[in-house]
Order: sequence, then C-alpha cells, then structure tokens
Amino acid sequence: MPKAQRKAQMLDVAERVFAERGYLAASMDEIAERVGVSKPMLYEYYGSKEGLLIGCIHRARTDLLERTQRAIAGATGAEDVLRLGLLAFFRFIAEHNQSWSLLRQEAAVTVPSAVEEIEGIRRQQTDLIAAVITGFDRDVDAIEAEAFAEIVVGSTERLALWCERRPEVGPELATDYVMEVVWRGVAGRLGG
Amino acid sequence: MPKAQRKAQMLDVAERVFAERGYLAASMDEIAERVGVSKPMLYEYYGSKEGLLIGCIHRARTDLLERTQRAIAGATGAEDVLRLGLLAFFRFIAEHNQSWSLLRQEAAVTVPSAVEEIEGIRRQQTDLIAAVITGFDRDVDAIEAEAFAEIVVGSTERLALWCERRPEVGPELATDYVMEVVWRGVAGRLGG
DNA sequence: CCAGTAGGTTACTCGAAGTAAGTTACTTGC
DNA sequence: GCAAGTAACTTACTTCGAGTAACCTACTGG
Repeated sequence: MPKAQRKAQMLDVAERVFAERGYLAASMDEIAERVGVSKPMLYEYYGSKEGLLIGCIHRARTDLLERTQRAIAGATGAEDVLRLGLLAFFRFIAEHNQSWSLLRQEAAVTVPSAVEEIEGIRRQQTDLIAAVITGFDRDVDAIEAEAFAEIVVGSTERLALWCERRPEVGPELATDYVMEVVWRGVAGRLGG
Repeated sequence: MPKAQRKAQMLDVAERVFAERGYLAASMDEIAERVGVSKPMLYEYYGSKEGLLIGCIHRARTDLLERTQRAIAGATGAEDVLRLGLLAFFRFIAEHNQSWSLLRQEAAVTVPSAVEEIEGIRRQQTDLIAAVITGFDRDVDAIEAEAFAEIVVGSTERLALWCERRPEVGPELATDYVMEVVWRGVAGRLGG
C-alpha cells in the first residue's frame, strides 16, 4: 500500500480508537493491529503516539476551517457571517463526531502539544470572529472585540457539547440560541 | 502524621505536580518523593493515579461551589446574582490557578472519570444559572434556560482562559465583558 | 541479474503504574 | 508493665505499554 494512503488509513483508525477509548487508554498496539500493520510503521509515519494524535487533530482542523470558509463565502453582512459560521460549526460536529470528540475534553487529550494544536483551532475561530466584529463597527476597542470573540467561541463549543445530551436540539436550533443571546449582546453593545 | 493531614498534603503536592507536568507526564514516584513518603501510601489513600486526580478536582469543586454560594448570598436580583457569581468565579481562578489548571484542558486531563468529575462542576454551575434565569422569568422555556446557562458557562470559561494571555484584564473587567454581552442577550430575549 | 529502496516485521528495552509482603511505633486493655 | 492490635509506612517486586534496533522482502530501473 502506498505511503499516503496508509497514513490516511492510520488517521482513520487512530481517530476512532482515540474516540472509543480516550487517548491514554488507547494503545499503539491496538491501533496497529486494527490498521493491519505492525507498530513500528506507526512510528515510522507519525513518530510517536502524540504525533499520531496531532495528525488526527490537524486533519480535523483543516477540514473545519475549509467548511467554515465555504459556508461564510456568500454572506450578506456581519450578522449573516456569524450565523452561517455557527451553523457550519454545529453541522460539522453533528456529522463528524468522531473528530469532534478529539476536540472536546471527553476525548481525554493529554499532551501539551496537542492542547496547543487544539488552541490553534480555537484561535483560528476567534480571529475570524474578531475580524467580523471589527468589520461591523470599526470604532470598537480591539481588546473588547477579542473578548467578544472568545465569548462566542466559548458559548458555541459548550452548546455543542450540550447538544449531545439533547438530541432534539439540532444545528439550526443551536445556532438560533447562540445568535439570540450573543448577537443581541454584541449588536446592543456596539450599536448602542 | 495523621491520615487526614497526610491526605491533604498529598492533594497539595499532586495539584502542583499535575499542573507543572500535566497529568500524563506526572509520575506517582515524583509525587510520592515530593510528599516525602513512599508510593504505596498514595495508593493506600487514593487507590490510583486517577483517584488522586479526582481527589484534586473534587476539592477544587467543593471550594468553588462554596465561594460562589457565599458570593451570591446577598444579591439583590437576578442580574446581581449573575454578576456576583461571575466575579466570584473569575476571582477564584485568579487566586487558585493551581487548581484552575486542573479544570481547563491545558492540565491535560486524561481519564474519562476525571472528565465526568469536571463536567459535574460545570453542571453545578449551569444548574445554578438556569435557576437564576428561570427565576428571572418564569415563562421561559426550560430547555431554552438550559441553553442560556450553557452559553454563560462556555463564555465564562473561555474568557477565563483568555485572561491568562491578557494579564491587564482582571476579574472585574472580565465580568463586565461577559455581562455586557450575555446579560444584554438574555435580558433582551426574555424581557422582549 | 544485481542494486537500491519502499514498505514491512520480530524481538527487544525501559519507564512508570500498581501490588505483595513485610516493618516500625504507638495506643489500649489487662 | 507488657502483650495485642492497629495506624502509618517501606522495600522489592510484577506488568504493561511506549518507543527502538536490527533485520526482511519484493518490486523497479539500469
């Protein structure tokens, strides 16, 4: 099997095993066995257990960014950007809860570098949102825009977790909830 | 040394070591050595590495709940409860960043049961907030109140993390940011 | 048909979680 | 004042899983 294909297959299996067992309890031996390959191959391609985890996270990150950007491409204004972006996020995690469980703490992410990687994903989200807010009102304080962006990301992530306990709340309703609270708050603050 | 005192001392050391190294990299041997005791004592009192972590989290949880309840005891209304509660939280983490790092993902919490324990802390917060919201407006949908509570907790936690990168933003300003966005959003929604 | 290399394996080391079997010293009943 | 019990503690292991060294096999190009 060619290298690229094998690497992708390893990520598929690793993502599933990490999600099933949690990072710590997942063993490289099991991943190797389920890939149908011997352990040193994993080390050949990903260097370490941590490296394999980073690989999984990185792929999820790329995927999420790509989807979000596509979703907000045709937005008609700041509010619309925020709404479409939120919806894209909630849909991403609804469809990909395998990768999503790598991004929330329940996957039991362990290693500092992995946390940095995940923080990078959030940073990419907050940067986007801060830019939207600043675009909406150029007079807003930069640090305040940052704070608002963090609030949006925090709300969203938390609500996504909550949605798992509330299957009746789908991506659309979740988006509505966040928009109702946060947009009203941001717009009220900035507009007034 | 009496058992209770030794147990408390173990939590102190463990909290510090977990925060310094992360859960995975922290070794029971090191914790035992820094306590000035042999490893089986840790196992005698906490059963496992995971049990020791749970002990740390549990103590932080108890402490946080106690402080929050004291803080909101003299509140004059729903908005005041929310504000005082937020302030208590931000102050707690400003003072106790040792325990706080156990509650955020950077401590690299690993084990499913630990995550459950941490989720329990959040649940205790969301329950409190949902009750406040319901108290503010009895006509509000129960599930919507839950969603709002999750939004508040998510915002708050995220903003707390952000504050670490922004030392100039103290507990008071952080509270203002959350209140400005979220309360305006909640009050707007419920009042209108 | 030989050389080089991509893709792979077996069989180890080593570090850290967890444990079995004891030891010391202090209290308590007689 | 001393035997008995027990609370606090230790040494010396086992086990399991991450990571590695060294070796193998088959295909491709000259």
